[in-house]
Amino acid sequence: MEYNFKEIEKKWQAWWAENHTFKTETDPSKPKYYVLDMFPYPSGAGLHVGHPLGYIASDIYSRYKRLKGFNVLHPMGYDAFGLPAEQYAIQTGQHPAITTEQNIARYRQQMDRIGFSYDWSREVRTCDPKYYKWTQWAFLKMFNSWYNPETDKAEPIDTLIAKFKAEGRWDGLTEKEQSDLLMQYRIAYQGETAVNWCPKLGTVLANDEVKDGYSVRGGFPVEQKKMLQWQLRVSAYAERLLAGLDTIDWTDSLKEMQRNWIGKSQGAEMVFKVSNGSQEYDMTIFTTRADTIFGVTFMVLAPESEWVEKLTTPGQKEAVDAYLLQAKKKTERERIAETRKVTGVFSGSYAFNPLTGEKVPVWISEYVLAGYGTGAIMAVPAHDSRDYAFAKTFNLPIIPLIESCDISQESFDAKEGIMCNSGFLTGMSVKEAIPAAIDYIEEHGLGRRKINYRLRDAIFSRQRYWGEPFPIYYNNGIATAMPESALPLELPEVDKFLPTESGEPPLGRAKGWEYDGYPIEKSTMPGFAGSSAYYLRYMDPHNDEALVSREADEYWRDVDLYIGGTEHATGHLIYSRFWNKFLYDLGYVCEPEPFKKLINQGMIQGRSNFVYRIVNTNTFVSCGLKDNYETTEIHVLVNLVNNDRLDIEAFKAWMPEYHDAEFILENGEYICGWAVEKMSKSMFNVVNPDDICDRYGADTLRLYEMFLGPLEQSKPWDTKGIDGVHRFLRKFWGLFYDRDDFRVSDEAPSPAELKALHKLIAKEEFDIEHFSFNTTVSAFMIAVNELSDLKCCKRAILEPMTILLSPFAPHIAEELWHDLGHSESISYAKFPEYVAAYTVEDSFEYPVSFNGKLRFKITLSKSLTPKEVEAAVLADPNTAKYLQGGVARKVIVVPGKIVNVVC
RNA sequence: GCGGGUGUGUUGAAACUGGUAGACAAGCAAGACUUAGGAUCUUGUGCCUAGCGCGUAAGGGUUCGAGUCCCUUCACCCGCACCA
Repeated sequence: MEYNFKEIEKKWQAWWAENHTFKTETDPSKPKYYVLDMFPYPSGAGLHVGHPLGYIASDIYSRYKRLKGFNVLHPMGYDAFGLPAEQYAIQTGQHPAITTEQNIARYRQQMDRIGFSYDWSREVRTCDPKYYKWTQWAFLKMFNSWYNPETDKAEPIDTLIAKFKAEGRWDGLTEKEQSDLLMQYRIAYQGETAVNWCPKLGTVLANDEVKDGYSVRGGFPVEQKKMLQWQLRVSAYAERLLAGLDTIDWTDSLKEMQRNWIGKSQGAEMVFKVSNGSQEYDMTIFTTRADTIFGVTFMVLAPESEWVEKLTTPGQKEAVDAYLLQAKKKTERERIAETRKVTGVFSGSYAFNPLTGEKVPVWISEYVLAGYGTGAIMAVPAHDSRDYAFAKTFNLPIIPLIESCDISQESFDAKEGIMCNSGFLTGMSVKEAIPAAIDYIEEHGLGRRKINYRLRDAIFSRQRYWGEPFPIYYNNGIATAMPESALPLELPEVDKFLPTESGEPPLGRAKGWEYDGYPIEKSTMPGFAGSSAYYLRYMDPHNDEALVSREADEYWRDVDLYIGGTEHATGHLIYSRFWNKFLYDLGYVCEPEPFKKLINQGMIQGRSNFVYRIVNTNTFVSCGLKDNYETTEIHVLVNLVNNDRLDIEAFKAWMPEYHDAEFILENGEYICGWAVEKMSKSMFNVVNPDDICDRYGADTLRLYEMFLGPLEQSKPWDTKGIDGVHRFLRKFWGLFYDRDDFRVSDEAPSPAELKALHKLIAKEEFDIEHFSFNTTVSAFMIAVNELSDLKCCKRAILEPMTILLSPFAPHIAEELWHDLGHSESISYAKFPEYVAAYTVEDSFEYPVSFNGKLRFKITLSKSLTPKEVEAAVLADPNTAKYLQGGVARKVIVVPGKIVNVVC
């Protein structure tokens, strides 16, 4: 019987579905293991061969853990709200729900062909009202909570009201005043803020949805605009988000990215007296270099700072206004493009150094950001490169504060050296001077220690249709929460998916978009809303009473292994951690961190192929000869090429214009050129997993994607070598079948056969635990080659081999498993029970070297002490040969490793 | 600029806490069986002046012994970027 993968795969996929093989139940008698993939946004293009890489890895690990006796939760769902479906709806009028439904169906079909072991009964879709009820619920909880700095956690807003009452700050306020007051504390709050506004999309975007001044989705220009927006007080969690990183098993680079994003910096706030000639104020600035206070030669304000108005003198008003206007007109993009250009204007006012009393000018410049610190800085040009550039441009004085530093060409930014020109700090090292300066400032009431974070609150409103509606209505302009009983607040129908004529979001078109006669909020929630807590919903997906029941949460707790792309490092992975910590504070979940271990799978790039047409002809020249002609490089559909050799007939049939093409060959073949590029339709390099399944089968696809290289590395898709993997599966099949005869026998295995099996077991367990799936596949190939040479067809060997292979190639394993006489799925096999009692001999090969040169090996018991090993080596007849009559000066024994004899 | 990472044959890549570098594949070459083969099987395949020689981006160090540890330099990739 031949290995007929098509039939086998179809048969078992249907069987798994029918028997609900992968359905998971909460089962406290077994240890749990939760393996999660980042759920996909179902785009119209379908899956290409790169998407399943992480899914295959997580599936292998899930199946492996199941064989090891764990109760594995391995669910899948769809991040189904999003811009592309809405854009498509605007263009075609087709409701995004329909587009999304179709795309999901296609994704599902493609995933099913690969044979994943998802428990589809737990599927979630973020656009399903039964699901987004809980997104809205969490929002209500955030609206009705505040962050208590004393307990360092979120608490119900009632505790804050009680506090205000006790302090006498509540009674007597109007309803509006009370609302405004609470708004400053709520975790989900409404506030005026500068946002990334994308006019083309008609909506605001989060920072991670903008790249280089263009929207990530669509690539439209983005500008800064001040708007009233819903926001989440993520910044309140900055310290805990930072500290939590030390408790989780993520890669260093990813943790570092999050640390940078949170951007903790320790320094001091300092108060400077400022005067515009007629009035004096106290202005607070933030600095990390309090030690450089004696080198302050000017101050700088952000153009958006509220100080600008107060400190602009009548004489400078015209110049300042002109500068502000010009700064405002610039888009974010232009600001970035002009990063190196120094601009600014003098305000007319002066500040007074709190330590020296010296009078320094106050300037306004774009290089100071309104959103960080206090939006105002003290400038120390000698020791800050930005201040230095500014001082040089506007001819401001530069005072060096560190002995013998050279500041003629550039500033000296390093925090090292001995202070000079610095009053009481002179003579100290910089490291001593920083705390000393802050201590002095605190003692004299000039300022205080302060920690600043770069992390900003998350903007939570989007002016578009295809997202979760806010369960908020406006009672005389006061934002009011709906009761939980009103959830889910379902997305209403609209006639068009565009903003209204008056510039309102699309929900402004919905008829009767009211609650109790009051208008409902018209913006919707952003993409990350639905993806922030989906891992919790999988634990208990059909619960109408709670996001997740206490029982389910206490059993499944957190995600043990999370696999997904690195592109979510500062978006989803921060928001999700924040969301989880918030629910943790209120007691709805029992783990402070949602994702214990995280692996970023690499991207699979496309490998494009080219043909070379000689200009003005229809003749194509093979790659190796192309330099002899003037040619045009043309992308060719990769399916027409095998190992860079063009299938000429298929190429001619591909497009009418190539019908009569002629070819200049080398060695009788047409060799194509190639390049690694992003996988995309326009480059004809998209490889569809369905095609691979047709040609080689899902098991080969799975094995090959793993064999391609380390999981975390990006690599181009290249079908070179897929035959080798396919051959391996056929060889494995051949151990069971000789032509049509199933030849597996119950004969006792030989030591050589057992050794081959157990070598594989040892390697496999170690490698899978380290996610080194490429070497695991290699180990399999070695074992099968060895058993093939031994002509082994014994049950005691092949049965455990089949179980071991099942995570990687589940279809063929299932088929052979049933051929071996089992009626249950191989997924229910308990691997340890099938491992024969075979212990690797308790001996070890010690390599023996002389003066570091390896000479021979000696086999000794592992349990010997170093002294005994030494004696055995010296007594060995080989030793005499290398000592050449001399004496060993020293014998170094590294237990379990090597013996080195120094002569 | 700052932070993280990588550098090994013709190619994808192995090498667990330092211990015979290049496993396993791909490619290439030769051979076998074949009417034929992009099928199957066998063998060979780091480099050269062929020594028991040289080789893991380059140079230096620690060690009996370094792809692995330390320092310097170079190249590439990723992330952040006027964050005071």
